[in-house]
Amino acid sequence: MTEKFEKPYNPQETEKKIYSLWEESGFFNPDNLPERHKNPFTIIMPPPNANGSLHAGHSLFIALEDLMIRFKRMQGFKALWVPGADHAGFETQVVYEKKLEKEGRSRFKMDPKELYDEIMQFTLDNKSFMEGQIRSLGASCDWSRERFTLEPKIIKTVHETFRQLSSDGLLYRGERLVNWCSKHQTSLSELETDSEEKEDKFYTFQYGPFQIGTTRPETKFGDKYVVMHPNDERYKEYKHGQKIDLEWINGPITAIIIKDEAIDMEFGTGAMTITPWHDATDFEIAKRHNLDYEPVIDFYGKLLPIAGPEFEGKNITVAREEIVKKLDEKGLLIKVEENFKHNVKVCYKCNRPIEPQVKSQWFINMKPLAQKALEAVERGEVKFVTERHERIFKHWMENIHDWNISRQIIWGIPIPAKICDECGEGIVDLDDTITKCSKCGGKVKQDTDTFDTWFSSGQWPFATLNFPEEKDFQEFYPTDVMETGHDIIFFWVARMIMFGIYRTGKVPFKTVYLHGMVRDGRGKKMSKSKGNVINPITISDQYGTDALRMALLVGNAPGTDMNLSEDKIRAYKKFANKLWNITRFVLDNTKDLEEVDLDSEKIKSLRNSKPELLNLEKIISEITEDMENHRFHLASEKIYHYAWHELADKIIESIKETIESTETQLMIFDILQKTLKVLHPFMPFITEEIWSSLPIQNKKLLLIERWPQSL
RNA sequence: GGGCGAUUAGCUCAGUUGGUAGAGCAGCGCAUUUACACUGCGAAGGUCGGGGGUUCAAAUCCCUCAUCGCCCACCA
Repeated sequence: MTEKFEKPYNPQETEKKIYSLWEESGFFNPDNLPERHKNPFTIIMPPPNANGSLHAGHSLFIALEDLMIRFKRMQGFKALWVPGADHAGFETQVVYEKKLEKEGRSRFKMDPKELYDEIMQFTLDNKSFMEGQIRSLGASCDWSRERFTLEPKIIKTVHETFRQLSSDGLLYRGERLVNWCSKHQTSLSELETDSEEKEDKFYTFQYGPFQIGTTRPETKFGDKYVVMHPNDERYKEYKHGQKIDLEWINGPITAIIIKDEAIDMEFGTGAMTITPWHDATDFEIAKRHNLDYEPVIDFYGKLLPIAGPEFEGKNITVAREEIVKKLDEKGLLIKVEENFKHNVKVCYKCNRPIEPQVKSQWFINMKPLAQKALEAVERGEVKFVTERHERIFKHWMENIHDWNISRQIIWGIPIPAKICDECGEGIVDLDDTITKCSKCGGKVKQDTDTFDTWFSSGQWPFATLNFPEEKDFQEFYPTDVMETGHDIIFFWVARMIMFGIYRTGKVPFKTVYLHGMVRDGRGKKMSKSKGNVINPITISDQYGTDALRMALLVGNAPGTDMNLSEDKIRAYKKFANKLWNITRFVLDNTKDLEEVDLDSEKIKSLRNSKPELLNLEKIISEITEDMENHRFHLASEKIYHYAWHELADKIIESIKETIESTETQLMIFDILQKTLKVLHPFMPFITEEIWSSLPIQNKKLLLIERWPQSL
């Protein structure tokens, strides 16, 4: 027995060495693979946000994608796994702002360029740190093709898509109601807001002859339209457009009656006043009837001059009670209903209420894009694992809204457009040559906004493969599998399908495999404050990467959240050790064999006669089928069960008597080498390490050995 | 208000096309210095949330109820 087969197995010493061995071999790059690897198999890695270190969710996607890539590589595919890093616009800016806050600084007091450069440095530092972590988890991705979302070539692709959307009439700049976060000082897409059930007071005020209900008295200053349903009998004496003089917060005003079917007659009194600038429903009503609208609250959540000298400049949360008090004193407060439950939109990052604001932004008309994507899915060009997610995807796509892609943050890809000072027109300008407004001839200035980061991520598959000009695109697009978390099915997957088809005419990937969230051993969300975070790097140092990967794979059904406990990881560390000891036994007892020729007639005839080998063949073909059908949670369990409870517990025990015979030795050796091959995509380090010690003729790296598929 | 998922051993979860249930951990008895104590052997433990239906046969398909969870939605 060689010296290195001391017990027990020590992953720390092995893993770094093995990874270098792989990297130096060049086989992560499909162009360097041997002749037999002809047909491409491609996965584009979901680029991790370069704003922190890897968490348990990252280790899951690495385990899954590396599993698929290694399996396909062994099967003889020209396997390409493209790594990358995401600048992660808003996400990273939020992380960096927290850092600034801790240091007593603020982004609003910084020169934009200085801020940008600082975040860039922060991102690049995190990026290289993360690359090391991805390596330590054993990812067999092609580092020579690594991409970053802010590199010039990617930006060029993204800009070109923007231009094309514009010339195809799918892009428009419009004054729309946007989701404004007063803390982060940017607009957000629908997906970037959460809905929270809140209990508030519901006020009823006397508004001329009407009683109107509201939860937001602080928005009522500018309200001069009172709306009711056209069929409401209670108000039939009032005509649409009729003017009424009445007493309001700051004195007498003239209100106008509007009849609109959006009003629910059952709710409250069936009459309400509208604040189009700060409410989506109201905005729709105002647009339908061509009504005036003006802002009441500024971008910082403070009341504007329209509120009158008494209230101007006051924070809305403070002003609310004061306004109610004033209305009460004027005898206009009818009643206050406590504990009124309603849903409030909040910023998904800071949970502060979203203040809708009317703002000029770039919007994409999504319906035509969604239509084509739906058709492609309908035709089966993209398949979802699981089917349930396909339904979820379709439902969202069928009800898609226009997408605001403008963000008022510095950290992102600049929007290549000019905005007219005079008329507000937006003009797409990739080459920075436009100086006059094409509509009114007025002066223009550069749009200072950046793209929603998902606008660029949505183009990732074809952008990373250098669409349209280079050979990678020709060879590897459409890619085979997109593996990512089910939580970003709308944010990312849906947009990739739409943009992929839009730009290239082809779907970006054939299969979408969605994994669930990784929770702690008790099913709780991991969070620093709960102290239940499993750091993959610490874990892999402690138990070995192979153990961590197995713990993430076994029994983890696609699309379902999984619980990861240290106990489970520990169990697979034991398994690694078991495998180690199986090898010790086999090598110790097969010294007669010298260099084994795995293609010899002797072995072939054993494979046709020994029940143990026939049985193994059957199990391998089951596992292969599971692998082909994305049932990794079953495949991993089967090979685990085989190695421990069949090979170790039964076969080895039963041959101890006959181990002197060459035939038995050959058989057990063959079982071991096949088991290692099947285990390799799951537990790459230990299997490669053991493989390096096996006496086999014309041995290659296990990384590129043939998958022992029967048939 | 719509849609979806879950409910299986003490705990956390698997169970591919229906053929009378599995893993990890915990726990019980025994064994053993063994390739492996990061061990082996054995036993125990579940009327697969309740009820109804289809079937020769249901954890698996259908209906219904209950509890929990998630997503989507402009009701002031």
